Amino acid sequence: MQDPFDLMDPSEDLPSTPTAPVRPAGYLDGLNETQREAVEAIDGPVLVLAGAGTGKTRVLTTRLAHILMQGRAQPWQLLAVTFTNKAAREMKERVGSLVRAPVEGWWVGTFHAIGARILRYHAEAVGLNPNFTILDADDQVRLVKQYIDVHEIDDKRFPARTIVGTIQRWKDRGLTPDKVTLNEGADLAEGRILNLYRDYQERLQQVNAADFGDLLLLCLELFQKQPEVLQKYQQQFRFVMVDEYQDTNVAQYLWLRMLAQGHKNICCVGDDDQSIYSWRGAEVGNILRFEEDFPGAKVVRLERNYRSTPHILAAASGLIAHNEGRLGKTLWTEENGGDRVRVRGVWDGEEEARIIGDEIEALHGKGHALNQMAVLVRAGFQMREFEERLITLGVPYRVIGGPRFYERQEIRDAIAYLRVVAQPDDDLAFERIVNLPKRGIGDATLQVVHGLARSERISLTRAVAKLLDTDEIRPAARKTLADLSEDFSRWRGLMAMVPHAELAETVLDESGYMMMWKASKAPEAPGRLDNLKEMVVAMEDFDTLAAFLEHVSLVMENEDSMVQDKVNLMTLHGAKGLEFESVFLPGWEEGLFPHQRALDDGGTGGLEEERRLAYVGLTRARHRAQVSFAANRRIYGNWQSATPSRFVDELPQDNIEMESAQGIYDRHIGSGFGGQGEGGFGGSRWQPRRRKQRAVTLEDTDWRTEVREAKTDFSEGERVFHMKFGYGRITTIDGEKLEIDFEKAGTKKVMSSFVEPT
DNA sequence: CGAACTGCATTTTTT
DNA sequence: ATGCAGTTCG
Repeated sequence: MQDPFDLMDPSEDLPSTPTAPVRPAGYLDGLNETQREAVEAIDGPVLVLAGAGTGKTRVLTTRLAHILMQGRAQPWQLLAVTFTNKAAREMKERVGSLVRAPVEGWWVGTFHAIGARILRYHAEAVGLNPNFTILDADDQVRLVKQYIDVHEIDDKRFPARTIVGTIQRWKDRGLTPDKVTLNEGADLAEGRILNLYRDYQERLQQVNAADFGDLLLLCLELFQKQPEVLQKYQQQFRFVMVDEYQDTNVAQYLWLRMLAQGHKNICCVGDDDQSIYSWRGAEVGNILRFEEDFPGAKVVRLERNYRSTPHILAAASGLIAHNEGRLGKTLWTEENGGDRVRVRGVWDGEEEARIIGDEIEALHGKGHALNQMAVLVRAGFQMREFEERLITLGVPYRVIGGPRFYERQEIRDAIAYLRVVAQPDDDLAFERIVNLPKRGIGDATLQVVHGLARSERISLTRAVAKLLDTDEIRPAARKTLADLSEDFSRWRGLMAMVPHAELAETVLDESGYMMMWKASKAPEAPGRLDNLKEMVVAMEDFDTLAAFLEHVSLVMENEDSMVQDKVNLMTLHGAKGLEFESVFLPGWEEGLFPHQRALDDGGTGGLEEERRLAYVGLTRARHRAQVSFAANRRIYGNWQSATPSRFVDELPQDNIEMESAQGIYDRHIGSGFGGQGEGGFGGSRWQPRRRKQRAVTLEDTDWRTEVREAKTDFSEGERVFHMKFGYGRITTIDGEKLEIDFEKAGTKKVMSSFVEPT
């Protein structure tokens, strides 16, 4: 079977380049037969169906090393994409240790990081400068907000957040504004959302920015516009590898397909049973269709599980078997023994937290590391209960998925300053800091700046520059803006002179931002100052300011300090890819898990995704898994009675050990639910919500923003009207700057775009 | 311009 | 219950 000394199959022995190390292929040792099959299937399309705990990462990294060791490609000819930075980092580390070389500068990274890298080389082709800004969620929302009024969209029905989501979903599907079908576009607020999308894209272009979706979408555009560029990459990337393929969205799929089309050496690793991100645009269809998309694909199933005990594995397998439309895998293990999955029915949430807390304490007392225990909840609000209990018990814990360093307000403010320094056209960053600290730049002033920026289609920074020697802005504000402009010019000059960490210090200091927090007597102020210092220190790890900013936009992550021995508290989604000795799965109740919302708007597909989530949860456990449900739970302040999740019933009886208080669980009575007519929580809060939008009204279907074309060809002596200064006669013309003798206001310098002929 | 008030929603989340 | 966002009042 697996002979560790059968190092190389002669039939697979392909000519190696002279530079290939002559070291025996020790890296293949210890792979099982199927893993090895996956590693050695180098040519042509390959789909590796990797069940939970079957050594997926190992296969991926070994395969990469194998290709290199075989001399089939040089490092820069490999493309390996992941979803998260964490996965990318892990891959780099493991490949690095296999080939004993640093994996620096290789094409190993997240879809977005690699997309950005490609775009920076070819930015001009898609209308951007190479130093374009990458927007984050916050910027997106603020940008959309600016257009909600313009398009007369009811922000009650369509909050900015939702619109950003809609645009994102379109982008996930590879849809630029012109590709959104009329039907779909017109459906949303009479097409106004689609119009907003159009403006949004145009604005991004103007401010030289791209959002996350664009990092892929613009690549697609680039490849279409410039086939020779695509061809270059197709030739360069002789081997393409993809992790978590079940999570790819349409845009990513198209992106991969284009890049791999040349040689078709693409290897996708994934598990359809762990697809839990459809709500974020992931298309399970991509993995289900792989063999059609890439004819002649070799499919390798990794089914031997190295993680969990037989009962846990069987329970998870029995559960997931209730799903239809799976590619199907049968996980097995050579391990023996182990306990059954424990299932506990309790009276209420408090008791549930108590029994789990006690169990954690007991295990800890028996010498089990807290690190190796995890409580996996369906939704964030469930965590509080456990936190409280663990605090009471004095058991240290960590919450995974909390707020991140780079999302803190002060860090984002500081970064906004740096963004404006690095990229003057970055309007979103400019807006964020123009009056922070307070400088007396109020709405009125900004209105004027915005007006000019919009009518001239220029950035705010440029608009400000133009307005400085006019009288459009009242003197006090003008002075302030002039000073600020000057500061930025100076800082930009400094950029080439001093190290960027030092530059950051200077900027934060001279802008008064530091002073603002030093003067603040808010209790959190000192912490914020510390964070700012920490950021400056962190900047030293980067070669350039641009590199730091790229890091901040693309690597928004928590540095998980897994070193300390603490119980892990996280959502089921957050647990994907992790494993623990003991796993606690509370809240298995109808309405909560499966979540009512998922059921309402996902239908059967929604239920199946919830079931996959349950499967993911169970398969995180190595030795112990404990599922629990409560008969009563307080949700948003009201007590609701709950019935056990259908998933509890779906666990094979032979693999579980049920212990439930009297009357809380009775599997064999009727439908198995605790006697209420309706499933789910009793209260109306758990009833399906009406989600469909009200019918469209016809009245203002054709409403469009009126874009007033600024008249540019004024002549001296012409009589004009100005919104603020009234009527006057032009005395001097200097490009767009006019000097006008106003009848009431006297002589003023104004911008031509603020003036209309009479 | 900032503090207090009101209404409202409240799954999951990366990049 | 709770927090957040938008609005209104001093």
